[in-house]
Amino acid sequence: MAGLCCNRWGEIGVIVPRPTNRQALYPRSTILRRTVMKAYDPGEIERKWQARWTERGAFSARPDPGRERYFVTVAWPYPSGPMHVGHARTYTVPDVIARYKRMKGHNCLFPMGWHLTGSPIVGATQRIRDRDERYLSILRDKYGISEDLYLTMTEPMQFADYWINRSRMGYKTGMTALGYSIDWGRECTSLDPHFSKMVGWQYRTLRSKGLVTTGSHPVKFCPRDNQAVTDHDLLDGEGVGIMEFTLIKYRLEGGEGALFLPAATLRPETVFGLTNIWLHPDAAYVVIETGGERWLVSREAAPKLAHQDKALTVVRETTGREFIGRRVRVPLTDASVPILPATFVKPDHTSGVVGSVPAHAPFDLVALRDLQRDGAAQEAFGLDRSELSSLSPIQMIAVDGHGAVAVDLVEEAGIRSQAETARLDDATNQAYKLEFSRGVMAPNTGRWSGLRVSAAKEQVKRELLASGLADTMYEFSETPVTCRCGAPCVVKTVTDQWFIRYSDPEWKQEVLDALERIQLVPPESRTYYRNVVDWLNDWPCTRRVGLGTRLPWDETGWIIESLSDSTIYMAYYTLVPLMRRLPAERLSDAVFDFVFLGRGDPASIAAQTGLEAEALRGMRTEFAYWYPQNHRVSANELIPNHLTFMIFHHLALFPRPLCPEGIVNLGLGVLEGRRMSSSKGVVFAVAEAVERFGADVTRLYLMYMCEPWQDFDWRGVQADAHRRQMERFFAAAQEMLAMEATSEQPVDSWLESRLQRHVLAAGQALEGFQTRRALQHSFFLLQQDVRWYLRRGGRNRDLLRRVLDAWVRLLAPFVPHVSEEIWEMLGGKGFVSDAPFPAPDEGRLDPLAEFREEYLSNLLGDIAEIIKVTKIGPRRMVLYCAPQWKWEVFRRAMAMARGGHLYMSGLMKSALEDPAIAPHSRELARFAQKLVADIPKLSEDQLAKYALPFEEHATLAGAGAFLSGEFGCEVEVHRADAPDRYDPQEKAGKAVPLRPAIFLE
RNA sequence: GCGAGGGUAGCCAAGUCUGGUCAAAGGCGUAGGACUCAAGAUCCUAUCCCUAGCGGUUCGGGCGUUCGAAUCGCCCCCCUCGCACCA
Repeated sequence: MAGLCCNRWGEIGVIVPRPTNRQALYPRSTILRRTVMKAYDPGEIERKWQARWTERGAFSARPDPGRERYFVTVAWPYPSGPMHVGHARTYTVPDVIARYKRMKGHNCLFPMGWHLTGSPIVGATQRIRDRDERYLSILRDKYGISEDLYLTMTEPMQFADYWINRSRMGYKTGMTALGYSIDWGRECTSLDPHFSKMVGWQYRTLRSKGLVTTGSHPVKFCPRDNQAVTDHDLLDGEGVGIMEFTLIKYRLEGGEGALFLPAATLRPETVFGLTNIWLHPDAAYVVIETGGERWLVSREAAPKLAHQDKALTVVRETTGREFIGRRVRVPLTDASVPILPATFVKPDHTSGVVGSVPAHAPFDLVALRDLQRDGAAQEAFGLDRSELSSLSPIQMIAVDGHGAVAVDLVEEAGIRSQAETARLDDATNQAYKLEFSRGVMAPNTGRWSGLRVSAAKEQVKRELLASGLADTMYEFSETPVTCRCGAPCVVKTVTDQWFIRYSDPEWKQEVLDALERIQLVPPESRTYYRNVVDWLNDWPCTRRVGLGTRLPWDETGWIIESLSDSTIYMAYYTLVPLMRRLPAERLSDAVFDFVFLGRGDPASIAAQTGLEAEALRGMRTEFAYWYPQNHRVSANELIPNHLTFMIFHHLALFPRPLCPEGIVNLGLGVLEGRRMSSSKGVVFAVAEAVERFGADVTRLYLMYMCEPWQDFDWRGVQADAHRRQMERFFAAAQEMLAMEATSEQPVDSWLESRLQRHVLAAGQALEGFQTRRALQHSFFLLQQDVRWYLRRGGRNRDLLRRVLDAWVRLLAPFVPHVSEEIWEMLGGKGFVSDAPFPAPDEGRLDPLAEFREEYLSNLLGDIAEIIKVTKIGPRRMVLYCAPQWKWEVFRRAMAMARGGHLYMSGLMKSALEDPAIAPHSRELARFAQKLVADIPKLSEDQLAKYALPFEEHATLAGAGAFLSGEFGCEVEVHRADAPDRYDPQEKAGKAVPLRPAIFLE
């Protein structure tokens, strides 16, 4: 249908104005009148409104049973550095939503608190005390803190307070500057004694439900400091993982009673393909006694095992050479295999004993071939040549399209010697991946035959461990791992570690069920959550270092780790105002049982604790009113821990309906293409952003650049551009207010209609947290429509005021300060922050008016195109609208299309029946052909539009003055079949319905 | 490897679920013009190729389904993030 009316606006509905303009948008002569315009001064406006909000307590929230509540919380910040624009994005999202909900009439609570527990703050103060120059230089040079000042911040609380309140780059400073509608009356921290009381209740309750247990756990550990270390404490080896190896115990045949060779492997399922054991002939080994057994391990392995909770004594020292040529028994298969020498064996890695599976491990294959070729070595170690040559790979895993995988890979890579370690490492990786993902256990693996390798691995391991044929050993995934003190770290097994039992199947199931009821933004995150719940294991929830709540029943100094103490703090916000007035030490578990669960009798609890029953009832009321949270706002990266933990804990501690109703998962932030990082100084502080752009522009830009869940990239040029956008808007608003003329125009109903569409779209978008889409309509598209309205000659002062009135209310959640300012100019009552969010009035939708403007816009486009191509500066423009008979054919074709039977023959027949059409039979065929080709391609919406009672000639005639003004030439409108038309180039014949012919001269 | 999310014109990004209104919104950048003594700002226009408004070639790559695909299916390539005791 492109030939009839090429539509340029999609659902969003945008008019793309094309022509060269001869008049300014807001012509000074008619609109501006030298009105005294206020320049946009964000600093002044923002201070003014922030002060007024504070003065009136605009955002403090009290329970009000008469109003529907809305409770939104956001991950509390960890104040150990400046608040940057990445944080600003995180906190602006809930603020926008809170402001929107408030305007929708909700009693809205948006609280804030500070996470002080954990190690970074202690770490930072420690570094200040240690005069760590690298860190001090960041404080001094990046964050502009004087030496005098930072040297006073050696206590965690001083340090935190600085980054919350005192620094101009601090969090509360920044949040205030950005105009967040936070109820500061509920400010709290994770170190408040009252908070600790709640956490104590939380952990005792979890424990009583059997969800907290003790067990052993591997951690990075510095033997010199005798302390567990975090990545923060490391000089080398940041991010290095701890891998769990299975030690398969091979029993030495003959002599020495029972001596086991524990070979470490990540692939216990390959035990069926074992052909021999490797020892390094020249490395030092020791015989140790542990758990009533004797083991042969490398000398380096003994202390490692000792750290991993193995009581052991060294019986004697030896070398690998001593055991070469002897034989061991293989568990599960009971085969007898020889011990052979190999130089690739690393004595400082795991146990220093290696099981050889040449069919599936490239190192083993190559080492075996090396040895088989090496007569001298055979001689030297006194190996039986014929037996050695009889050793060949035993394939016990089948992979489609492969033989023994290691054999294939070594062949492909052309590896010749075990000294080619880089290529062997690579081949090993490939073998592991290939077999793990696609391998199946071969028939020679007994009852594991046919199992996928990924499943068999776990099963074989479990079987070996259960029958005492194997043990476990941990090793770093990479070395070295070095403590700040310079000592090499080890893996230590902590044996009295406390865990939260996230592996509990029933608990998991409850979480999975709850997940289906939670509104997730974006919805795609649901599968991610499901997977996390699936593989989540028991979580070590206690630590020895850092700040935090003491594990309530423990005397040994465990504190609750910081991801585990912050799972239900949203409930704490509801209690703060009342609880803060009570002495913390009186907050017994009975208090929380009553407040959270409604258990017990307030009078008797009051009697036991010495608290007022009224205070207890008050807290219960607050909690019951606000909970559950409507939305939790946090970052994508917290899905694998914090957010999922939160669901687990809510389900375990509270009745099911108190689980969060929705979770919003934010994307991460990038600064000019680089990942933001406070420690590397890749940050743009909120303080600077507000200073340079103002709070509103910062918010506008943050909310417009992408939807909340997408990763965003802060770019200075873009922020600059948004500053100009704000200035333009502020000026435009004043111009709209200063408008003098008041007259009704045909375009009025168009602008009304467009406004309704934007109001509708913006509201829908905000319900789904689509801040970008909402702004697209509330700011940019509406602005475009107002421009078009003025360009079309619209001058209705009352209408423009009404539009502006709705406009600032649409924008108030995003740019609250400037919206208040304009609201005040409009004479609005109270704060715009409390004004109702615009509701769409569908009665004001006017599809015909919209279609008319769309038609004109397209016409403008066509004319502009012709001018561009021909470079004609037109003095005269003649438009010919399609003749009646074509319209009649068009209508018939449309009717047939709606009936689903538009065919050439039918259309021709029908058309020729009409005596008004019949005379044009020659042109008819070609026109009908085009209709038959184009109309079926139209969508429902498009068909509906074309069916509107549109008067083409009247529209064109009415737009004559407009077109004349646009192109600075005289404009004539004719019907294409008017006998007296001016048509020197015979253009009129080209006119078709909705697409007039054009002649320029 | 496992898991999740992506690849759209110079950049950001909408559109993909619900195939046709998509040469593909909007913003930015760039260019031209209007306004101005001038600069900035503002406003208008242009920004894949071609062209009296026609048409042509596009939406990571390939194949396919369909009258019709940025949108559906299959295969492949590439990017980002998470994988645990760390906030």
